[in-house]
Amino acid sequence: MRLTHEQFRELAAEHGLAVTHQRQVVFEAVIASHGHYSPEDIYATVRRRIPSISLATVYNNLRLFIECGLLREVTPHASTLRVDGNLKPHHHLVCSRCKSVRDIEGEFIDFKRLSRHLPDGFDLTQPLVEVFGLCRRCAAKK
Amino acid sequence: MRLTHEQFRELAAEHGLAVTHQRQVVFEAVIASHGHYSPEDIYATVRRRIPSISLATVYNNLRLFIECGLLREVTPHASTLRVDGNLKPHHHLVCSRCKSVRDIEGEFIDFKRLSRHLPDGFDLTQPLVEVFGLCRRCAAKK
DNA sequence: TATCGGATGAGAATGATTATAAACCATCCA
DNA sequence: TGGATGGTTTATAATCATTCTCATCCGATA
Repeated sequence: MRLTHEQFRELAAEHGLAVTHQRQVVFEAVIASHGHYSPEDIYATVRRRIPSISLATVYNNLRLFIECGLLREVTPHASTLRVDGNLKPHHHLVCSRCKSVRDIEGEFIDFKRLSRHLPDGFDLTQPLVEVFGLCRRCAAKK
Repeated sequence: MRLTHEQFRELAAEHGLAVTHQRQVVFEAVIASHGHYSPEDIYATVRRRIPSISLATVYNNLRLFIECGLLREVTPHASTLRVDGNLKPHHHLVCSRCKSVRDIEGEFIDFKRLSRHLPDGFDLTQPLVEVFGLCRRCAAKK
């Protein structure tokens, strides 16, 4: 699906973003590509339409889009490795904004239902579930 | 809780790891610290007991422990930003080994139960759940 | 004791991302 | 028209986490 200029204009206006050519092309590239792509991937795609675009522009605009909620980040963790010595089965509650992680107990996953939606061969023998939201502090700020 | 040398020795033997002083101290530092710490954090802790230890050693051993299953990685995503243009509510299925991400549909979360375990003030208005396991290809390799 | 292989330490190299600063461009007002 | 303004883009430098390299070390074994 290709967004019309009008549609992007509206979205941008809603979120207080200026409409530039680069911005529009980056956004379209993400929407058009089903999947979960990296800034480099998107840079490569966008360059076919704007050969002079800078990688920094792609980064800038992706960040903006994520902050506005126009896009979702698929890697909503702290940018550095974190390690967990707790080997008992438990799940994580992650704040999408500040990236803090808390342990969470409880049986709230319906594995029977879940397994119906699993692709063939996916191994869930040691399931780890992470639930993302906003922690109290970040929710208050907003 | 502090592991005895004996306990670590056993664990290491089970996983075919040589027992070294550094290895033991790094492992103890992770186990003793409840929380989700970065290699730098652990380096700082371990240095109090082994001032000459190298950051690379901490990284090496954390990697080893994770590969053996002695520790769990709390950031099991690709190391670069990934972006998702699909704004419809959906969840993710992530392979802990190759880091691939697939969308998954279906209502398999019992939000009523989940909310009982949420800390006060945690905002779940746009819940995103990620379920980790091994994709078919990685499960086969193992 | 001599040898061997894996482990360690120091620092260089890499790769992703961010910061900086100059150039650019549309818009607003004189 | 024309100049000031403010946000955007570009190129590049800087930063940060992580990995690599390689010389050295250590411990087990012959």
